[in-house]
Amino acid sequence: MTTTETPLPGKAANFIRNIVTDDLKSGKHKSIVTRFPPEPNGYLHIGHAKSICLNFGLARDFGGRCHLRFDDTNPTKEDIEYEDSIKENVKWLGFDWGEHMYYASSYFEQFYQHALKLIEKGLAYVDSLSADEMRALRGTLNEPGKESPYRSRGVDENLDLFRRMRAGEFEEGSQVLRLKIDMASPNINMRDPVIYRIRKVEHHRTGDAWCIYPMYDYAHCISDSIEGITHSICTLEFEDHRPLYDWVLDMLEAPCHPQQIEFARLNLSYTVMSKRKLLELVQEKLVDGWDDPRMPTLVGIRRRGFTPESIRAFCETIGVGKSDSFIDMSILEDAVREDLNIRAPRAMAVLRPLKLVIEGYPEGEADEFEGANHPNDPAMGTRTVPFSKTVYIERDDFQEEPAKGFFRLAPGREVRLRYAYIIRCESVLKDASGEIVEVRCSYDPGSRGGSAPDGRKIKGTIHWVSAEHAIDAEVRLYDRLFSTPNPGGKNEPDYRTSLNPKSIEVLTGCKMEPSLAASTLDSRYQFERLGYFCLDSKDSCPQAPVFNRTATLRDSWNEQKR
RNA sequence: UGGGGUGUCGCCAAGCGGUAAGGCAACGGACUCUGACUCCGUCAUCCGAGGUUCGAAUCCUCGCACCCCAGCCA
Repeated sequence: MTTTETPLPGKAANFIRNIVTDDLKSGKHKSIVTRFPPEPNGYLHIGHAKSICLNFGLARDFGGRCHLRFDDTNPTKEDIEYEDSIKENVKWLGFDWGEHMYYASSYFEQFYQHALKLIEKGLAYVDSLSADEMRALRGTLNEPGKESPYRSRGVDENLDLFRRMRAGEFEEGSQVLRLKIDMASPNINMRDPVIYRIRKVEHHRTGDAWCIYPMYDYAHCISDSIEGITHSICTLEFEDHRPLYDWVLDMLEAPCHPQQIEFARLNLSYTVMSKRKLLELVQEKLVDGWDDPRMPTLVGIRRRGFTPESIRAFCETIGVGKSDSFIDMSILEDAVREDLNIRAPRAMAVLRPLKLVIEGYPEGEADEFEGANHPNDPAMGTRTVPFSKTVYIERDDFQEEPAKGFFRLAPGREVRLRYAYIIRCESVLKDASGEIVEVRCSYDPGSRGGSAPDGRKIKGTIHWVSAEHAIDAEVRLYDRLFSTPNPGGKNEPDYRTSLNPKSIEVLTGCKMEPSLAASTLDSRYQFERLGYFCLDSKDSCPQAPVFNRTATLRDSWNEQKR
């Protein structure tokens, strides 16, 4: 058929891909260069993953390259601790910046020289107004600003002042370098923006070499230009900054003038994404740290058991656009399920054990069954599952008075123990309080392995674990961190009040089939009929395994009940 | 009331004047030793009102709604 219209079959089209495709086709660029420019002042979250996948994905798909650049222009907020985590996260997601690791702070001298040039051209001046005074003159959204009395300083005076700023002769806040653009501009970013401020603090990379630091608007475009970035992709709130981005590069007559393109940041329901709120959750101990499995941080999601593949798939399916969007958490959850369904071996684990004794089954005798590691993928092999007279089943799989539509175990009813036998409930034992503590069943010896000798249909199949062979484990069930779709949104004065009290449930004394003893930190399992689980990377140890539930299985029975 | 954006199915999202892709969800059905998976099938006339055109989600006009901007943060 045709042709070059869709250069990347299988990849969803989006407006940025279209721009890149056009630029390549028209010859504007012969290859592309993008960049992911985090500020090292916090941990990466799923929203950053969208940007990482976009930038690195573009480079990968179009045969270009993507730089990792730390936007470290504000030493008062940044820390090396974050850099390590960010690098680690990008790698974990499956991307590689190769040799292209950069720091805005490496360009400090160039920024400075460029500033000197702007001053010489009469395009920048040192302002001695205080922050408050400057704000007062900035005007409002509706009224133009007024020019600073220092705006007309001569070039030589500005040069001198700026050099002395660098030399540390002034106090923090006393002087600032501003661009001379237009105090009456309807775009507030163009009302003589500040491009340098004095900060007498150590920078984690440049130490005390500088006491003046460039602002984002000034540093970012020049950094992009220095690195030969072709497409500088950022989020919507920088749209208003684009005229400034272009202004600086135009005035500097930069040989390379990247195109800034803005896209809508990711919003995910039932969680929060702002660095401030995430930080508060950690500091106020509302969660267990940045890597709490309920957090939308990459370290949290990873500990929860999400795979990089699933995150990439998620980012691919949500698409890229310019309209403010709100992605439902279920889309993310669905992405892991889709991935783990294919690769996670199956196993049986009983979370809320109910003792089941098989009457007539020889005491002290053990048997073994073959269980498929994956029902649809024979290549994943089998494992042996030990069986004995007493097993544990899920409490949920037994109802003394079965609800309508319930087709698991109940008095007088037959059910299949997966891979083992068809059993029938004969009686139940209760404790003094009336709680069922044991179920007694008969079994059909002819159904060994699980299939009915007479071909009768057994509607229910339940999972189980042999009591004498079981290993004990702790299991942590996670649910959404917040109970409302948009925590802190309308009618919610504080997002904290929307925290979901049931976002974590810790179960101890869970019973696992013995093969699970071989789990390693990178193992993923589907506990049949329950969901996907993995060992907790922080708290699990061989003597006392701890499993995290990554996601539940879809459960139409549960939905039916609602 | 200034400026910059956005508005296509419940949630995302293609579409770029030629007669509304896809994903998720939902619903119906098949299959099933996981009420899972898989598989079939159903599911929009494009914020509103005018206009241009043989023909408009796509062009024009006028509205409406929502988001962002007044850090010496990014």
